[in-house]
Formats: sequence, C-alpha cells, structure tokens
Amino acid sequence: MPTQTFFNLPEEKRTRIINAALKEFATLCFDHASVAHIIKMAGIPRGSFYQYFNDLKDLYKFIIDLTGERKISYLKEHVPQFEGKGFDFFQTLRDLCIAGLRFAEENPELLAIGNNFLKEPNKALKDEVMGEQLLKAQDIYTRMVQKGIELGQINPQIDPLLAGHFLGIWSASLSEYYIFQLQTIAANPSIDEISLLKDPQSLKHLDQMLDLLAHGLANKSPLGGEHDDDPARRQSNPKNF
Amino acid sequence: MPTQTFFNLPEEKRTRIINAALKEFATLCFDHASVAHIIKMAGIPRGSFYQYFNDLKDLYKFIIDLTGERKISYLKEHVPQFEGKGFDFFQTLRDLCIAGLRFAEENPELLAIGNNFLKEPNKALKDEVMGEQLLKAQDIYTRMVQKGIELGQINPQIDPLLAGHFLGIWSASLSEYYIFQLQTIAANPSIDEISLLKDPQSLKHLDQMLDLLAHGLANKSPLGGEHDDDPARRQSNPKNF
Amino acid sequence: MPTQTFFNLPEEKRTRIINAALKEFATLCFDHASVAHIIKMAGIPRGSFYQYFNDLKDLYKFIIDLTGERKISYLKEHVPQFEGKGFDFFQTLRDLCIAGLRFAEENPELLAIGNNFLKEPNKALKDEVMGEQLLKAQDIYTRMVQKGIELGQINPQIDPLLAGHFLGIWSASLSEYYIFQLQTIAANPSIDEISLLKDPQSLKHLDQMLDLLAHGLANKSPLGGEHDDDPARRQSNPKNF
Amino acid sequence: MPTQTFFNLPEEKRTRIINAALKEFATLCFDHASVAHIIKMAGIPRGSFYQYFNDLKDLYKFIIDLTGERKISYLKEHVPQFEGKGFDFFQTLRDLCIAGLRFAEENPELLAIGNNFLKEPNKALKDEVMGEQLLKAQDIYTRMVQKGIELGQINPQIDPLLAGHFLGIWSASLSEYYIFQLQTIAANPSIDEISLLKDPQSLKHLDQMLDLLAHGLANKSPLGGEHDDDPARRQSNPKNF
DNA sequence: AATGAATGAGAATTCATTCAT
DNA sequence: TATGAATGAATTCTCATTCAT
Repeated sequence: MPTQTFFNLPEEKRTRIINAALKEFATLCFDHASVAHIIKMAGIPRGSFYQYFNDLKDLYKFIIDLTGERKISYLKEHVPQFEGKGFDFFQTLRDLCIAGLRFAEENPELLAIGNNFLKEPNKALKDEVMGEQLLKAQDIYTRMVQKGIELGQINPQIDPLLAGHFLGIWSASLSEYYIFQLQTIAANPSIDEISLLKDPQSLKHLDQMLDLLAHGLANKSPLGGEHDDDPARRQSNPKNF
Repeated sequence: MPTQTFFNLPEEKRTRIINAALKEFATLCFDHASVAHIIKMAGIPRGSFYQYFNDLKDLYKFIIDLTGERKISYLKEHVPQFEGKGFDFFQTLRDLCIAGLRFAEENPELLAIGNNFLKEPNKALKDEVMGEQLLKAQDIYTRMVQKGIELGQINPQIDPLLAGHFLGIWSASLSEYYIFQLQTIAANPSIDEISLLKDPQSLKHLDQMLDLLAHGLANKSPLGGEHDDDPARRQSNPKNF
Repeated sequence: MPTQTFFNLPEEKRTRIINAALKEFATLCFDHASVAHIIKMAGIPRGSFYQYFNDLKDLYKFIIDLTGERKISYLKEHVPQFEGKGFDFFQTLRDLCIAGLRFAEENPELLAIGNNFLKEPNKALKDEVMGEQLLKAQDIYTRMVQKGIELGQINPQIDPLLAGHFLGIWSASLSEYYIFQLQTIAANPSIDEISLLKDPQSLKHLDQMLDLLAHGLANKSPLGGEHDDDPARRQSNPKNF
Repeated sequence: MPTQTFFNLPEEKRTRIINAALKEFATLCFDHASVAHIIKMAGIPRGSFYQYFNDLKDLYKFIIDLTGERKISYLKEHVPQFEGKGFDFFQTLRDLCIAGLRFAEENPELLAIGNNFLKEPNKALKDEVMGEQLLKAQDIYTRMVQKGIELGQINPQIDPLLAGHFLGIWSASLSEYYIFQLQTIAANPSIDEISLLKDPQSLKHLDQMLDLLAHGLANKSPLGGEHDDDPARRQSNPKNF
C-alpha cells in the first residue's frame, strides 16, 4: 500500500502521479515499467516516489486494485440486474459485455492495464496482486451459471465450474478482439473518435459470439445430420494413438 | 535469421546452442532472456554469439519458428485427416487437442516457449516474429470451420473468421489448463510420470469442453422453456444504452 | 550537545527519544544508525529531530556520554572502596570487574553501545566524542596502579602509565569474553535468564585472568628454570634485524 | 573469489586494481568502501569491476586473504623458530612482535586493513571472510602457550585457551599502539622516516609490556607482603554481592 | 572464425537535511 | 515550536554490444 504521505498529498499532485502510473502500466508490462519514466511524467523528484511507495510493486498493486475497483463499480452501476432479481443469463451477459465495452472505450488505459496484467508472466507477482482482489472474474461467471441453471436457462447437465472456465475464455477472446479493434482505430488517424458501440459491426460480432456461446458450433439442421460427439464412442477409435 | 556461420557449425555445437536457447526461452520471456545465460549454458564465448546471430531477437525469431515447425509437423504426422478426406470437424478437433497435449507432454519446453510467446506483451516484437510464420494456428482453425460448414457439420450461420479466432483462444486456454496440471504433477513427487493422456479425468474435461463448444450453454429442454436469445430482440431493451 | 528545546521536552517524550537512541546504537554502529529508525521508534516527526539535535553525531555524543556516566556512577555506587581507604588493588579490581559484569547484565544495551564505540573505525569521530569524556578508563587504572604501588601491592619497578595501558587491554579482553558468553546465551533459547554472575565458570575465568595479571605467564617453578627475559640481553641477538 | 577474467588481466592492470583496493580498505571499513572510489583510483570502467568481482565483498575477501597470506609468509620468513625447534616462548613472542612491527612499517596499508577487519562490526561478514582463512592468530598463540607449558617456560596452571585469547588482544593492542605512533610521526613533517625499530623508546615499551605479561603486576618483594589473591578466599567476602 | 575483455548507459533505492506551513 | 513533505546526490549492480587480438 502507498504510504500515508501519499494520501496526504494535495489531490492535484496525487492525480498527476496516478495518471502517470496508469499511462506507464498501460504502455508497458510491470517488468518494463520504470520508476524513472513515472517520476518524469508526474514531475516529482526521485526521492518523493520512495516516500509515497515502497517500490514499484507497491504502486503496481495499488494501480491494479484501482483498475479492478473502477471496473467493478462501473459494472455494478450499469448492469443493475447483475446481483438483483429478474435475472436473465444471456441478457445479463450481453449487458455485461456491452458495459465492459463501454468501460473500455471510456478508460482505454485501464483496459490495457488489465490486459497486461492478465498476460503477466511472473506468476508469483500475479498471485500476490491477485490475492488481494476478492472477486475474480471466473468466480462471478461460475455463480452466474449456477443461477442460470436454477432458473432453467442453462443446461443443467453442465458443470458450473467448467462452464465458468469456458466463459472466462470466451470473454477474454471477446475483449482481445475489441482491443485489437481499438488499437486499429487508434493507429488510424483518419478515423476519429468513432465509438465501437455505435458501430453495428461490433454489436453484430458480440451477438454472434453470444450465439456461439448459447448454441455451440454444431449444425442442428436435420439435413446436415448432427455429428455424434459422444465422448465414449470417440475413444473407441484407436488409430490415432 | 542466423548467419551462415551458424549453419556451418558442427552439428553438435549447433545443437548445444539451440538447446540452451530452448531452455532459456522456455524459462523466461523474451525480455528477461539474457545472452549471458545462453552462452553460459551453451558453453560458447560471448563474441561467437554475435557472430551467429545479429542479436537476441534474431535467435528468438529462429527459435519461435523452430517451435512452430516442430509442432506443425508433429500434428501433421499424428492427425492424418487434418488435411485429408473423410474430415469430421469435432473428431479432428479432438484429435488435434489430444495430439497437442501429447506433444506438450513430450516437449514441455516447446510448449512453454509457445505459451510465453502468446503472452508476449511487446506487440511490435510479436508481429515481427509472427509475420515470418507462414501459418498461424488461427488460420488453420478458420479453414477447419469453413470445411465443417461445407460438410454440413458446422452451423452455416457462423462467421468462420470469428469462430477461428475464438477457437484459437479456446485451444490456447485448454493447453494452459493442462500445463497447469502438468506443473502440479511435476511439483508433487508422489505422482511420478503419470501421463495426462492416461488419466481419464483429463479426457473427460476435454470432452466436456468440446461439448460446450459444440452445443453451447443454453438449456434446450422444453420444460425449462428455452431462452429467447435472438440477438435482434435483445437490442429492444433500450435502458442500458 | 542537544538543544535546550530537547531538555525542555516533557520527561516522557525525552525518555522515549533516549530509549530509541539507546536501542539504535546498541544494534548498529554509528555509521549504520539512521535518523529514520530512531524517529520511527521514538514516534516523533522528522523535523523535530533536527530541532533537538544538530545531526546524528550530536545525538551520538550525547548517548555515549550518558552511557559513560551511568557506568561510572554505577561503579562508584557498587565499589565503595574505589576511592576510599583500605584500598586493596587486586580486590578492588576484582570488585570492579564483577560490578562491571553485573552492570552489563543489567544494561545490555549500554554494554553494546560501549562496545560498538570501542570498535568505531572512524578515528576522528572517536576522538571527538572521547575528547568530551572527562575520565577515561585508562586514567582510572593508572591512578589505581599508583595507589597500589604506594601501598606496596604493585611492583614499584613498573611504570604506572604503561601498566594502565596494559590494564586497559586486559579488561577489554575480559569484557570481550563476557560479551561473547552473553551473546551465546542470548542466541540459545534453552538457557533462560541464567546470570553469568551465578555461573561459577565465569568467576573462575575471572580469577584466572586476575592471576595472569598478578603473576604473569612465566613459570616460576625452579624445575622448569625460569626464562631469562632481561630485555637488554635480548637485543644482543642481531640476527632478526 | 575474483573471476578468471581478473586473473587473466595483464599484471600491470591487476596490480593497479589491487593497489586501489588496498588503499580503499586501509582508509575505510568495508561498509564505507565504495566501488566508485576503487574504479576511479584504478582507472577502470564500472562494468569491468563487475566482470572481475561478483561484488565488493568478493574483492574484500580476496584482499583480506592477500593481507593474511602476506603477513604469515613475512612472519615465517623472519621468525624462523616460529615453527621450528629450540623454541623459547618469550623470545619467540618478542621476535613476532618485532617482525609484526617491521611488517607494519613496511606495509602500513596491510596493517590498517587487518586492523579495520578486526574491528569489523558485521559478525556475519567477519565469519564468512574468516572462515576461509585457515589459521587465526589466536590459534597460533594458543599453540605457542601449549608448547611453552610443555617446555616448562609457562606456568602450567594457566589455561592455554584463555591465555591465547588474551595474547590475541594483547598483541592487537600493541600493534594499535604502534600504529598510533606511526601516524603521529607521519603527521609530523619534521620527523622524517624515522623507523620505530631504530627508536630505543619503542623497544623499551615493548619489553616492558612483555615483562608485565611474563611476571604480572604483583609485588613479589617480601617487604610489601604479597597480596593474597587466592580466588577461593576472595569469594568469602560477601559484602559486594 | 574464435575469443573474451572493455564499455558505459541505465536501473532501483537510500538518506540526511532543508524548508514551508 | 511542531510537523512532515521535498529534494537530489550517491550508491550498487546489470547487460547488450563492440572491438582488438
């Protein structure tokens, strides 16, 4: 945690430091972030940095927490049925995705930071930072699936844990797609400030992904003849091993 | 590319260097790999390194290519219908996963390298290295989906590009899950040399993931009343926008 | 010297600062002691420190003086014949040693501080601090020797100054031995609170050292044939020069 | 240990580095020595230092070993009876002292380094460095005392370990006394290059110290009435406890 | 071609002391 | 007088790359 000194700072200065850190961690992963950059951007002396934070990791943890909190509170605000009644699994998921997308558009740096964090190769660091975050995305998905099953919206044969895992992958894939789009837009000066949310293509992509999630890849049309994917039967084919 | 000098080296020495590099990049991501480590492991003088490679990136690209080639040729060898006739999408995908898993078990270093590469945060580097790989996993998946649609095995409504993208991440995540299992096993001395392939639990997990992929999450039972997830209708709820 | 501000401080606060300083200098030598530690332990703000003391050296000198004074007054209290009549050199020395030992046991921090000071490598600092101590141990020894000679207890041939020097070394050796014992005890949790004073081994060691001091190393038994150590004669051996 | 690279260096450069280090460690204790100083004195780049030594401690250990070796070999050369026959305890001790003194005069830096090392407050460091030195001064003294007892030159009642410990401190103190003299001379430009060894006053001081060591302080003359210092009897006086 | 020493910019971190409130 | 934030010089150590032999 930052020191009390940091929290005693005048708002303007504290904001300057936080913004510098956000920029740094959005651009570079933890191991490439540098104190030198940050103090330069924030316009504070070297010594001050260490009066505010034990080290770079201290600041990093603070920033990751901040990022998580901001996203959670954004989602809670924009997806009210998230924890309430009248829950509809796919509608909620769609709302979550759209809110997430909007959040990403409004806070591209936070998105980038979250993404860098997910890719963080240093497991120890990741765990240390994660350990202090109470709620992980996957857990939320698992709980959503359970609720969906209870309400008869999700196939009750499905293991909620497994489905939570699957959903985690699914949404990571989604956000990677949007990051890519955003970067393409950002890199292209001719497109200026076009919101992905106003782009029907984006929503179409989202709905296709939702459809994929709901009904799978397999063709149900009787004409094609649905594939038999009973796992037990598959194992009977030994020629591949 | 490595210099001609490198390829002129006696096989034994070249292998020593390659193995050292494999070990280094399996352990550390590109930015943490160090020339110092590699030359020490390979037992070659510092100057020689720069006579074989322009710099570390040069070697990295070479190693990534090598890794990709080895995996591709492994898959081609072990999943014959991959490019042949009698194609069955889900069977092929399952075979690919299992072959990938076996490859990972047999070449844990190559797996780790591939995984580190996927997580590489330096986009410029990633693109540069990627650019030189002719065939990306995602492209293969896209083509598989196209074939599946042609043969009536995959829902023709689905955009092959979108599905290919999703499958790429889905399978990477799957292999990450197995790496984690492998590491857990490796860390536990009481379990010795048990192959994941012989563990029915592992295959069950794989088959469940394939099932989700094929049929989705939604409950089809008429009792529960299938959720109406027509995308067009969803958009009718304006309160979130 | 500390500022008047310091002496005006409420007793409780002044004590807190002194105790923090005692702890710091008992643990670390002057060059490793840090203002940061001390203000943290004492719970005073950084700025206050510099309002009480010019710098760390100022505090250090104060603490060293304090240490010396406390020891002197302890000895005066517990070794009454120290300055009085009925003086017996060896008995007094023994009493001094035992009182010193007891003082050390009762004030391990002061002992450690004194010891750190003796080892202080910065000569300039040492002299500066020493210069302000009125009475050095060696002077006391010299005066004791003079008295011993007057009373026929010490060999009158001996130069009191030289003997004082010798006694200084002798007692340093003794105290080093006891510090070592104390540290051994402190490091060994199974021995708890056993006083060195109650350990007959310790007293035996002291008495052997006193014997060494009184009679020297040389063997007086006629059988061994006492060594001729007349200095004048030694110089006649030129081969070493 | 320094790296092979260091030993491969041209003699001239290696000597420059060693001399710079000798100067540094003679002037400052380990914790105040600085790589910056040393590389400046030696005229080598920062990076080179770390190609020769792991860190400052590595160099320090090397220098301490060097110092010890040089002194030991000097003493072996100049005090032949040190390990040979015809051993005479006090004569040998005197020769050792004089040789040590001469060594100190010829190598004031080595003397200062040894002295700084003896005062080193960091016990862990001291042990680590010491651990690699085979023969400690104190052990030598203990063995000398044992020999002296065997040959009837030393009072057999004396515990050799105790006496060895005492002799270690005694001789260190002696050399410290002479360092002080040397420094006084060095600081006084009017006295130029007068060897302490040619100063009869110095030898007189040494011989007096040896005399005290051999015969103790006590007055043996029957007139004075020798003090009764039987330890058992001393304890009968309870008033001090 | 092989070798391995030379280089110096750049990273993090510490700390005594000053100064504005 | 009390306070605690500001400061920046000084420290160690790393490492990719070059260059002379």
